[in-house]
This record gives sequence, structure tokens and C-alpha cells, in this order.
Amino acid sequence: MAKQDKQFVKEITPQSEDFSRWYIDVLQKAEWMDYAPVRGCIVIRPDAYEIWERCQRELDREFKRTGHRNAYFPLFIPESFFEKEKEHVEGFNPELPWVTEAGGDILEERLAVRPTSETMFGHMYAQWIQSYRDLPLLLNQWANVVRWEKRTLPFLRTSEFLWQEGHTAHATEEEAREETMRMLGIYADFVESFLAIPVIRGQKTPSEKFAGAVETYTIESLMKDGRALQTATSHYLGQNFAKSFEIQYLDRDNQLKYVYTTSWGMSTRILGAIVMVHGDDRGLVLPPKLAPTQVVIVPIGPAKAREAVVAKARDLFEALQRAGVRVHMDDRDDVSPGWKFNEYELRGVPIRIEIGPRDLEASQAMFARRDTGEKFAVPLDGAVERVQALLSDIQRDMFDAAKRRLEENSHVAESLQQLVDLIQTKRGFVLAGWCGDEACERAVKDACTATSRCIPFHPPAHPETCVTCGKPAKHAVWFAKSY
RNA sequence: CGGAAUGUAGCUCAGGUGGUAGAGCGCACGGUUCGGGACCGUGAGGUCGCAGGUUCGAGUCCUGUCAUUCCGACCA
Repeated sequence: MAKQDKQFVKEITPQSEDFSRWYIDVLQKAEWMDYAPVRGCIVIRPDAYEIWERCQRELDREFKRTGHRNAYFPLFIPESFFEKEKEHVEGFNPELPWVTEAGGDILEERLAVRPTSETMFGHMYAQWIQSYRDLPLLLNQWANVVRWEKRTLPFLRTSEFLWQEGHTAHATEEEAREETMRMLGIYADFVESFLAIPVIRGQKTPSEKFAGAVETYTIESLMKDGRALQTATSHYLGQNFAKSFEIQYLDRDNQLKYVYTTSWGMSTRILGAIVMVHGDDRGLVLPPKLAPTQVVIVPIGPAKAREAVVAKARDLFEALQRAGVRVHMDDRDDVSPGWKFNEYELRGVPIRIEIGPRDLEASQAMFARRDTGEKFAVPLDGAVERVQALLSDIQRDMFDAAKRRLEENSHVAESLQQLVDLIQTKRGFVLAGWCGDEACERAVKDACTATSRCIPFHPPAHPETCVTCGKPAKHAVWFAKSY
């Protein structure tokens, strides 16, 4: 059996056999999560949480760079707040958990556990904003939110999840629109350059937009099973919440005016995307920029040879550390090399370096790439530079591979029948013309369960007619089965 | 929230027609090993998801409930 084909880690269902089971298997075997004893809730275990922390750090830096500050708003939101914005309450009511009793008393007003915080920010902004001099107000919070979903899936859709939600208020529509697009850009850049996941940027159709938004913008990614995942959204809220919560400011002309607000968020859902975009039958595959451990060194050899091998391995370990590489050395002698190989592959470490007696003689080390499985000898002299170059190669190659997969699984449909065929036989993204009528959009879903993912900013084609009704198309829309 | 399936050791699972709980892997200890999940020996580990019921007796039968998975309706 060829090495590449061998099933190295038992107990992981192959992707080709059952993608959903593969996903759950990997998450559990790699110790990213475990189920908690509450419906739809998981524990995010340290390895996964560390990934989230690294995402937080990157994003937070970008938020700060663009003038935002962090704050923390309450977990509980009075029921009356929701009723102020009609569309908002209708959108979220079905999934709100309520606190009705506390301290042994029935509460006078029920408190919702926040599903998102537009209303709470709105309430506070109304008090803090008086003058045009108070604008723009640019805040973000890192928080947990709860949405009582009917159907849950680890990371992608859990009852409680972690995210950041940015909430900004601006004097003008133009400024708020700029902010909306700026943050979408920050998300897209982060996901593509840091996570090596290519995205499609676009606008949500009215039926898919955030409850209470004027417009919702999104980045969409393609999972390995051909389903789409919304990885972040940015909302232009216009004056909807400003009017519901009386967020007004006195302008230079001494006129009282409503502000324009935005909100934007990215959640721990992104961890699921990392798994589903890059993972393979051996487990996780982490892009080097994200990976907490970029290189693992495994010294090999029986007791006699071991001392010299470990010494040489340690030299390399220290040299890599000095060069700023996140490197781990596993010199445990109670675990076999083969076991270690499988373990670090399962956990997605980008590069493995093996050093054994044979390498010592040749003054070299064996390198193994996690993304391609390639194995090759590298002279110890210059190994540090080679690692650095390889890390950026892997980062680029992983993105390119995912990008290629996205392109190969993106098609254009001229008719509803063709769209349905593509979705049913190939999955992936299918571009089609749309007249703008919600019924036509709905017809696609009824025909094949694919939903409109977005109206892309840069469509690869411009269909002239609506895929459902045949009238002139107003937009090109990406349809896909989605998570 | 509807339909289907599953729930026995940390993991994968076995336990006809009811009779008091097993294997492999993992774990602990000792020894031998080390280039793709090494081997030998000894040992620890179980309210059989939970709650009722039937029975002299329930992992096994009945009812309910909780959780997970898959398929639908709703969603970051």
C-alpha cells in the first residue's frame, strides 16, 4: 500500500465516506471540542480556543488600527428593547432564551439573553450622542451570544457562540456606508491572508439580510463538501435603529438629526470553516500564519544514538526559535515516532522535521509538509531559512489550492433546470440571473434546497434573464447549499 | 419543531428467547524498543444516558425523558 493512501489515523471517517462524520471525528480526535451536557452547546477546548485567540488578536489589531475601541455591554436585554424595531424582533424572537425569574422572584420585565446587541448599543448610544462632535462613535465588543437554534452543529451553529460585534454611529449615510464596506474588507483580508480561505464578497438579498438592516454584506466560502458557509457579515443599518432608539445629534446647522449606524461580526464559526476548507482524512491542516505550532521536531533513534540526535535536534530547535518560528520539539522517548507523526498530522502542524541517526551522518533532516504530504531531505546548514521559506510557500499553496477548488466548483446556470442539475450533481456555487422578485429566489430553494448566498460585487458573468421567470435579470446571484 | 437512527469502560464495539458485564485499543507500573499509531508481563477502570414500570430477577421487555447523528422546516 502506498504511504499516501494508507489510513494513518483510525477512527477518523474518511471524507469521501461521510463528510459530516469526518468533521465531527476530526474535531473530537484533535481535541478541538467536546459536547457539553446542554443541548447544542460545546466546550471549546484549549487547542481550538488558542486558534480563536489568534484570530481575535489579528482582528482586534485591525479594528484598533481603524479607530475602534472595545467595550462590554450586558448579556441581558429587556424585552421592551426588542419591540422597538419591528423587523428585528420578528427575526430574532423564535430563537431567544428568556430569563423570567431570578433571586426567587418573577421579573417585572423578561430579560432576553442577547442574540446580538444592536438594541443595547442603540439604547446607550442615544444617551451618549448629543452633538456631531460625538461622531463617529466606533465601538466593538468581544462577547458570547445565544441563539436557540433548532438544528446545531459544532462551531458552525451552536446555541451559544463567541464572536465580536462592532457597532458604529455616523453623522452621514456616506460615512456609515464606507464603514460597512471597510469592515467587510477587513474580514475578507483576514480570512484570505491569515486563514488561507478564499472568499466571495457580495451583498445579501433582502430575504437573507440581517433582521433590521437596510443592507447586509457578506463574505462566503466554500467547504470541501461543496457547501457554502457565510464567514462574516457587515450591515448598513441606515437610520432604522437610530429612529427606534432615538439616537439623535445636533449638527453644525443646529438641526437635530438621526445618526446612521452599522454593525458587523465574525464568530467562532470561522473555526469550523478552517477545518472544513483545509482538513483531510488525516485530520486538521492549519495554515502557517494561524498555526500556534508551525514546526514540530521529532528526534528519532534508539538509546545509543539518541543523545547525539537530540543534541542536534535541540540546536535546530533553538535556531528556529531565535528566528521567530513557533517550533515545538517532541523528544519524549515513551512514544514511538510513528505515533508522533500521526498525532501532529491530526493536529494540523504545517511542518514536521525528523532527525535520526542517518540524518546525522548526512548532516541533514527530513522535512514533511502537512498540506501536501511531501517528504524530503534538507541540509542542516541553511535549514532555518528553508523553514521560513517553506512556511510562506505552504501558506500560499493552501490558499491557492482552496481558491482553485472554489473556482472549479463555481458554475453559471442559464436555466433553473441547469441550476438544479449543477447543485444536485456538483454542489458548489452556481451563478444565475435574478429579477429581484423574492418568489423567484424562493423557487430555487424549493427546487433544490440551494439558497441565494449573495449578489457578488464582481460576478464572473452577467446573466441577462432571471433563472426562474425569464424576465430581465437585475442581479447575478450566487446560489449554493449552505451551512 | 416534525421524520429516522443511536446511547454498554477514556475510544471502537460485543453482549439469541430476561439470570447479576466482556474484547481490542487506550490508561498505570516494570522491562525491552524507536525512520509511519512497537512488544512482553502485571494491574486499575462500569449508577449499561436518566426516570419510572413489568418481573422472583432488566444491559435485554414497556413507557417517558435527555443527549447525539442524519433528513426536512427556521438561522452567525
